[in-house]
Amino acid sequence: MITDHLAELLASALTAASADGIVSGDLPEPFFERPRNRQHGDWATNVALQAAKGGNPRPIAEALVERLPPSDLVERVDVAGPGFLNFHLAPVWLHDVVFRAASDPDYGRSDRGGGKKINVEYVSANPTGPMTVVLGRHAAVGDAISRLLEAAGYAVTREYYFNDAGRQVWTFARSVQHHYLKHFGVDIEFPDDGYRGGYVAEIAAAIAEEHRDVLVALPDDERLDRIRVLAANKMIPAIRESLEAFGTTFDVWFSEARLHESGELAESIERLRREGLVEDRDGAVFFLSTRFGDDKDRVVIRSDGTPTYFAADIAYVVDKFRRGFDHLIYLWGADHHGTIARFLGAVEGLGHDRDRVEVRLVQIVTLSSGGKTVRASKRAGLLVPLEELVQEVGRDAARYTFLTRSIDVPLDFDIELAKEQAPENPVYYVQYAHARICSILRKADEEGHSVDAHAALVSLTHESEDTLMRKLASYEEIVPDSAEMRAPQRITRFLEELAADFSAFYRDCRVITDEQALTKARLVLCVATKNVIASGLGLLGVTAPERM
RNA sequence: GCCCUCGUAGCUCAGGGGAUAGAGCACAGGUUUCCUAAACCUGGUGUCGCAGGUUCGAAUCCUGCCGGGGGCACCA
Repeated sequence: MITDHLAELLASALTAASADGIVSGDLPEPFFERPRNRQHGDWATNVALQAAKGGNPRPIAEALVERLPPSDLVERVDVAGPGFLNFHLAPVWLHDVVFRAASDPDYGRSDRGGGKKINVEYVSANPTGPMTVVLGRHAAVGDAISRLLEAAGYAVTREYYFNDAGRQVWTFARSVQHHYLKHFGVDIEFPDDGYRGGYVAEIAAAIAEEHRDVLVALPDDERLDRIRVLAANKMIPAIRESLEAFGTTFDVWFSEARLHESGELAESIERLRREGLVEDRDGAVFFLSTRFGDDKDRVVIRSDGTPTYFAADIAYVVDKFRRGFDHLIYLWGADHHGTIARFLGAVEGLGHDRDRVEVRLVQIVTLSSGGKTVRASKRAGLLVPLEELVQEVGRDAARYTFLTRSIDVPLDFDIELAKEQAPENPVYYVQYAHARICSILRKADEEGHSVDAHAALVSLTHESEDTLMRKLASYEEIVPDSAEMRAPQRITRFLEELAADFSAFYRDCRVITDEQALTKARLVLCVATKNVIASGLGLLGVTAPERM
């Protein structure tokens, strides 16, 4: 990558300047950034400012320029402002980027991650209800982050953890049981904290149809357990199908019940006990999370002998580490933030490096309809199924919208507005640019112009062409940066800028003309832009249509 | 009360130490014998919540305060 080359040149100049006594002490890390202002060159560095340490940075900057080794790629280097070094690169550099973007399907991908194994766990909703719009954000974000990490050279495992053993599932089972028994004229009270959505009765009806009344006569415990399993076995495939329809697939579906049945849960608690990190109190077992900065110690085994969700979390992280991951990413709902301290405490207590466990909170999606805010609650039955949203606004628009904002900020999804604004949505703007390029390429093909990726690009001198080429060049930095920051919204931003730059080019520069060399060069630029748009949209899980 | 998070244009937001802080929407007007008008052009607004601090330099990092949201269970 170009910055590596520039960093080498700069490091050489720094060493020489140090030998000449112009800079002293530790040499600053060579670092480049893209200046906002074009007059400030293609790449700029502030090392002179850093090296000055309170002194005057400009003489240092000038000394560094004098000591820079020559390079074919660097046209000139200016000292500007307080002491920036502004690198103006030779056109060859830009032409090489465009050539690669046009011909290399892996343009933008890198090996920054060095093949490190990362586990990304997201959505992980209880199998107690269908996929909702709220979970759609998790799905879109987790999927995009996974794709970004892959593009940045990590080996990613996407994982879905479903709680088929916890208290919520039993509550769900009791809710289903109510409807099931009612079906056969047995009236029992609906649980206070039960699930009220219409799908609960539907599942009960399906069970009633498949199993008739054979469950009615069973002892209460056995019947409820059977219903729990049957209901979960209906919900999980439904969730999986919704996610697949949304374009999200997982490598691993991990059952919480497995952690109980395999003995891993008991084993993990035992491990903490050997370390002296759990204590029996009032008949319950507490993990001493206060030793790791938590507010209070937390129960892992209740006084009735049942393990908490937290206990399963502990066993689960042990299992993940056992599977050899270098790094674990958890995408949790913001409402789980109170559990992070105890969780990371347990990670540390188990002897793992807590820096290898990264919990990211995804802020809530507030739903509104016609300007009126609706709080979605699974148990209250106020659900907006993801499938409904996809039907209304389209999969691409839904995914894209989820990825326009940082995960740290609540997302207000107005369903009415999303429907109305569908044609105005920026996703269409980006897709349209892609479709338009395809149209140009079709036309060029009809008129007998072949695309030659090796075409000389020296004739691309218009300002709009220059701007577009530079935008394409920045993609190589944007992708790994977005991956490191877990920030897919950087990609959506980039795509909108790229589409805008292409539109300006389209306005100013006619592609298909009588001038052979110019036409050939512009066709290469078109192909490069098309590829990068398709690649960027691909990172978001959004399609790049050839016609619109 | 304690913890986390957010506060940037009328609205929704981007901006992870740099030079003159940006986009979309909304609003007003204009552009089509021309490779897709789902497009383009023109018009303009910011005490970057407030106050300190660190730094050559702060919307960005630190501290405090104010305001919105979330969390503080033997729920998840």
